[in-house]
Order: sequence, then structure tokens, then C-alpha cells
Amino acid sequence: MKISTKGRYALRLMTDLAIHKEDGYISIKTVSQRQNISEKYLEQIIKLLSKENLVESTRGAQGGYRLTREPEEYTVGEILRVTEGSLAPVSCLMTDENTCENCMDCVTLEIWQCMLDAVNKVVDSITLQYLVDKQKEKGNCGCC
Amino acid sequence: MKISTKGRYALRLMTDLAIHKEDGYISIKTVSQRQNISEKYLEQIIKLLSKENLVESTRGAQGGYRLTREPEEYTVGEILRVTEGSLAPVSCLMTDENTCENCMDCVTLEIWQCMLDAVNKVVDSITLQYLVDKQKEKGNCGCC
DNA sequence: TTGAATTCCTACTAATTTTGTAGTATATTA
DNA sequence: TAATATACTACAAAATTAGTAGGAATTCAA
Repeated sequence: MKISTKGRYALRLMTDLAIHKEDGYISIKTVSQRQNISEKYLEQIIKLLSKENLVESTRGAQGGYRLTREPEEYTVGEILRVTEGSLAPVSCLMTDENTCENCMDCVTLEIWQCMLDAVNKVVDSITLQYLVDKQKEKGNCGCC
Repeated sequence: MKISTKGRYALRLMTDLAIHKEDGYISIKTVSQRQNISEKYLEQIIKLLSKENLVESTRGAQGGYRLTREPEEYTVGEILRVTEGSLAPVSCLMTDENTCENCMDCVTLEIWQCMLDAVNKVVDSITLQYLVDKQKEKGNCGCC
């Protein structure tokens, strides 16, 4: 039941972009140095965010990435789902997969659905702006 | 963010023991056949449950396992935590590990804590007896 | 117009975790 | 004493996670 580094790094990445949003396009290299995360790995992660239009990019010198919306318009849930995939505790609940027929009338599916709803409710209630605000007063340890 | 087979099998195992609780001690072999789960793997799983006294055992012919309490006295959360380990989405929140000092004042830890609380609330509100009741009317697909 | 900076894209790989298997010792009962 | 179980230790295959590596395409600035 763990959130992987992909999701955790994505939150730090997005928070970094949000905090420095006045700087225009920000390169992966810059974020990599500030957050101390591998450049190449960040590249993979931001590709996911870019594909879903959570960030936009320009190539070349002075290029980089920036947010497409205001920080209060992103939720943590959205960022996590794009990078982690569905937060569902079983694959039968993942919408993109062809849902298992047998499960529809299955006892435990109920439980997993309740868990998913509860998790989504939490992460969808927190905005990126909240992370920015808290980050400024508290910081981020980098390990969770 | 997945529940592994260990936790899912544990629920089926415990539900099976609960449904057949009048049969006295039930062997792993029997459960294995009824649930169509590898005998040796079930053995590993029930060892965890046994160690925490969720079940008790006797060896030898006519031996096996049985519940130590009534089905309404177990929660799904308890069973999952014994088999899956903590349901925390990050290891910094797992009580048995030496909690990361830096995290205590970390932004994201808040989020993970809220997620953990929400998940626990769901699974701790469902009893094994509920699974038994629903199982009898609905069944279990075996895949989730 | 050229060189440096940067994203974009495709593979590959190392490490870790999950999901088991295998074999044997020990205990119990008929 | 033979059959049936649990108890225990070790190993192994498969899948997933967490990266690395290298180069093509694009853009800007000097």
C-alpha cells in the first residue's frame, strides 16, 4: 500500500514549479538540482504530467516547463493519479482496465471501493497551493 | 497503492475459517482446496495470523487452524495490517520503523497521515462477520 | 549560422518486492 | 507406527520500481 517515488517526486516537482512560477520556464536540470532528484528520472515523471497537460514546455535554450494553471487549481489527487496511476487498492477497480465481470458481485470489491473513495476524498481536497503555503513555513524532508 | 495477494488471501482464509467455524480445526490443505490458493503460500500467511493470535493451531492428524474469537470481533483492518504490514502510504509513517526525524515537520507527511487515517477508518469499520454474511449471499470472485 | 541548452524519445538495467516452491523437522492421532 | 498436520528455513521465479544511457529534435543567443 505504498505511494512510489514517482508520485512523491511529482508532488515535489509540481510544488517547485509552483513556488518558482514567476521565473517563467524552468528546466528539469534546475528542479533536479533544487530537489536533489535524478534529472533523467524527473524527465520521465514530467513526461506523464506534460502528456496530461498539467504542465507545458518549450524546448531549447531558456526552455523548460511551467504550470498550465494556477496552483490552487491542481489537487494532490490529480497529480498522484497521473503519475501513480489509479489509487485503487486492486486492479479490478482501475477504470482503464477491462473490469472483471466476476467481481461486480464480489464481497471484497465493496471494501476496496470504499478505500478508494476515502483515499480520493483526502487527496482531492488538498490543492497544490496548500503545499506551496505549507512548504514555505515548514519545508520538505525529501523522504516522504 | 495496491493491496497484495497476501492481504487478499488472508481475508479469504479468515472468511473461510469463519464460515466453517463449527467444523473445529481446519487444515491448510482444506482451505487451499476450497479457496484454490497454494498450500505453501497459505502456510506463510497463516503463520503471520497465528503469531498475532488471530488463529490458533494444533498439529498432527485432525489438526489445523481455527479462529480464536468470534467473527464479529475481527476487523478487516486488523487482518490486513497483520498480513500486509501497516497500511501507511509511506514508510516514514510505519510505527515499527524508527520514524524519520526530518519528516516530523514535513509538508507531505500530513497528507500521508490523512490518507492512512482514512484507510484505517474504512477497514476498521468492517468486521469479519460482515464478510461472512455478504459472502453467503454474494460470493467471492477470488481475484480481488 | 553555429553552438549551447533543452526537451523528446527509445532502450536498457539494477534493485527490490511480490509471489510463490521445496524440503525437512516436529507433533498428534487413530 | 503410519498417516496427517503444522513449523521452520531456504531458495527462486516473476513483476514492479527506480533508475541510467544515449542520441535526435528544437530553440535561443551571440
